Amino acid sequence: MATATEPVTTSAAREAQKLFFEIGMDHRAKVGARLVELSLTFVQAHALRLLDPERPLPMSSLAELLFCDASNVTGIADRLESRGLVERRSAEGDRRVKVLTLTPAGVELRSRVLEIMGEPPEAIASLSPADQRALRDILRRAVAHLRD
Amino acid sequence: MATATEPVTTSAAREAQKLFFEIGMDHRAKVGARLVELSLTFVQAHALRLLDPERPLPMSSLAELLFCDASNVTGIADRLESRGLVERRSAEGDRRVKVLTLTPAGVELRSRVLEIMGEPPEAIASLSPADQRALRDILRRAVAHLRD
DNA sequence: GCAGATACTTGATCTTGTCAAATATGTAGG
DNA sequence: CCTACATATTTGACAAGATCAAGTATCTGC
Repeated sequence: MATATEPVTTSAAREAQKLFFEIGMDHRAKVGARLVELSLTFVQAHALRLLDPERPLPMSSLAELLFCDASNVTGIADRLESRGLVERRSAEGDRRVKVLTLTPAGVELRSRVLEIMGEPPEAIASLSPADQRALRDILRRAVAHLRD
Repeated sequence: MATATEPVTTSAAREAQKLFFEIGMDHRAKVGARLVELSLTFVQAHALRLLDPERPLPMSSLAELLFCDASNVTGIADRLESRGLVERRSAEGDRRVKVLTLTPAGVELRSRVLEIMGEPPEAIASLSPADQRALRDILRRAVAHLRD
């Protein structure tokens, strides 16, 4: 890690983390409730979100993005495929690799998922516009550190 | 909801949400990995966290805090109880109610869970102290709105 | 062409989650 | 007191998500 400043766990960071977690859990529950209407689980919705129609993903890449075992992705893909949302296509050049591609129905449903999951949690939505921008800027910096 | 300003979903809020989600997912995976060392699942750890040794909770209250069905809590409590981390005690005054109480082993393990889950995600930890404080302050306001 | 690596699938097993039905207990009215 | 209804938890059935170990297909390098 080539961070110029050594990360220090301040009490502000710990409190921020606690609040962060609380907002996240609350939001996850609310998102889950709306996803039920699409007959999607949270994981399925997250997978759809990751499957950009422009850039289909090998199953192994999806496993990495989901932080889970490849064998788990088999089941998730099975269920999405059985609903006609994705297709498995053998990658050209390497027939071991199965590339997951959204079907038209998948693209359509994904856009609704993006709508639901992109909606900010109530806690964030109710901040003043200035706070929202400040929050965005801080989080941009936070994520930038992640990708160093 | 007695908010003076009507919540508006600005593009800043949506981008903040996206970053927020990304940090949260990353953190959850990392926390999960550390919890494996304690032989705890994320849900079990979260439940332990909610069980303040000072204020034992009826199972129904825990179900609410976990945003899940009461019957689910039965299983979670079973597994924690079988490891000697919690006890079910009938509430005085209403024998239908079972109050979950941490055992000494539960108290001990809970403190390690608090340590692990209270640790801020790398993304937050690597922010400057000023950003950490600013983030904490904004999130405080966000959560305050939630509880109006 | 063979040995070993890689991508995915399969089968076993566990935890989480939901629902409907059962049990036990509490409360209100008659 | 007894009945009817409400509430807290449990049980059983079942599906999804997760991990692990073993199997199959395909690739790559010697």
